[in-house]
Amino acid sequence: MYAVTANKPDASPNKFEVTCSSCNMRELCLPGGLRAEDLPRMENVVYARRRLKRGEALFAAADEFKAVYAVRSGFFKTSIVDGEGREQVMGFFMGGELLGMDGIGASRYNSTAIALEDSEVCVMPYGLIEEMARELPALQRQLHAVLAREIVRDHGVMMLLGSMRAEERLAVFLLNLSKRLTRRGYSHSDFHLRMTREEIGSYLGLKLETVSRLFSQFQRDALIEVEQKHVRIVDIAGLERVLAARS
Amino acid sequence: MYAVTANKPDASPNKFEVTCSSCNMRELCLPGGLRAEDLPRMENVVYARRRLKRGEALFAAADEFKAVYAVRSGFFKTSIVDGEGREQVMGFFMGGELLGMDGIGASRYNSTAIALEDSEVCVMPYGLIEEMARELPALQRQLHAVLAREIVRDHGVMMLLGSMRAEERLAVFLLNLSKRLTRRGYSHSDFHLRMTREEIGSYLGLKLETVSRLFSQFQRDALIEVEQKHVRIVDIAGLERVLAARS
DNA sequence: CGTAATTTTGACTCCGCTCAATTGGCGTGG
DNA sequence: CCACGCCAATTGAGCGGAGTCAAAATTACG
Repeated sequence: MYAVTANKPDASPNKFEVTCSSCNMRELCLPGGLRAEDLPRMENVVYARRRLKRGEALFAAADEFKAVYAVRSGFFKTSIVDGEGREQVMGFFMGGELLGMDGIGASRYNSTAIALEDSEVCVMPYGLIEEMARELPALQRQLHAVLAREIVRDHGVMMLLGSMRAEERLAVFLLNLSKRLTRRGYSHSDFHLRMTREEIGSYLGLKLETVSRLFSQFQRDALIEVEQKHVRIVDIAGLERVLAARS
Repeated sequence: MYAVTANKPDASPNKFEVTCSSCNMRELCLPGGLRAEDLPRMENVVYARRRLKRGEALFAAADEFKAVYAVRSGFFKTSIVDGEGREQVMGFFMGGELLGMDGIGASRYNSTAIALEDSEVCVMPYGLIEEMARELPALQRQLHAVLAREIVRDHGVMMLLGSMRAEERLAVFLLNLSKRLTRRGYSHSDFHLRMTREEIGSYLGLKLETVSRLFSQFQRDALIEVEQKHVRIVDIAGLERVLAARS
């Protein structure tokens, strides 16, 4: 019955202490918008948690779709590989963000999700979500909102890939990262990149050498300070100006 | 109460003869997968139809989100315009395909939808869809599937924009159009482009001159025949080989 | 501690963009 | 009905931004 591929059986992980009520990611996550008295019912949907080590796959493209995942801690990338073996990174995901929604329509995931550092996710079997969404209109609304937000996010990436130059793409990338980290209580200016230059390049539609050169260029222009994976944004307004400066 | 922008009031259009049961787009549309006995209930959701003339906007970015639309006949593009005034075409839509889903999360549409020929759409107020989805699990499933399919579609575009060369992009575009037209009973090899070279270019992340040159090149290579907006695919396998030929 | 992976930087190339001129279609109005 | 003007499309010439190839430096990791 359980066709397990990249996934470990979902039944085994620690089922204890799974409380959305006490989770500080709650507002960013699927329970966002639920009233306090409905939260316990939501916890029936959050079936379990699962820990992943760096490099491990949460799910892979073509795996049987069973659940959607919420990042509890850590950092992920999702990507798809086309017939010719070329990888395209679709996105990076951090605490409170949802993974695996591209599997909903079909019975299989469309992309592969890989942990870029040791991470933990909440497992939310899709059947349970569906069921609960029929009973809790607020959850239904939030689910639809999350799906639609993913569409809007993708549109932003399409805009970036379709009509921005290399510098603009990297500026958008850094500003977006900064914004998301801020919402999670981290420094808005000082952070550690979890992904390689090649993964950034794939995401932005650039080659890794170009990404590296742009990092150096931004540093020369006193917009950021880079040392390997550590980035410090020195001049946010300057980065925003990179976007405004349509030659 | 009714903040109408690009939309005419939804109450006015012809409310007669709105039957999903007899619509030949049904299988591709939101009612797809519903059992025959549930279809009449679906018709309560399909509130009305609306006709649009070529060039007219079905909705515009930042308009109040009220409804999702299904294309009954005709052809649309959706696009977003960024702060710098640059337009990015997000997609082209034909019979049975759904428009406006990017507004679900927020209270406003994220993109603008414009008819590229005289068209007709079914108006499906989102509130009604939500309500009905709670009662009809099959509709709920289909709605989620449609949303997820949009995400998967966007991922395909991101792949295209992020890691394909110009020829490959146009080949994918033509093959995709051909496939969708075939499903709707049109010729798979002979069709009329509803959009300009500039719109194709925007969608594919290319300049209009590049699109034009590629059309000419494909014609020289005996893959297609082009005459202005009329395209005839001569060698489908050849177009597919354009993708396979990773230099 | 040694090997592999990642990052940086340089030199050169080439694909797609820019600028420009021309042609062709089509709707409008004289 | 034709002339006009406008918009779309084609094509050419030249340029430039990002890719490719290559080598060195630095770091990560078993």
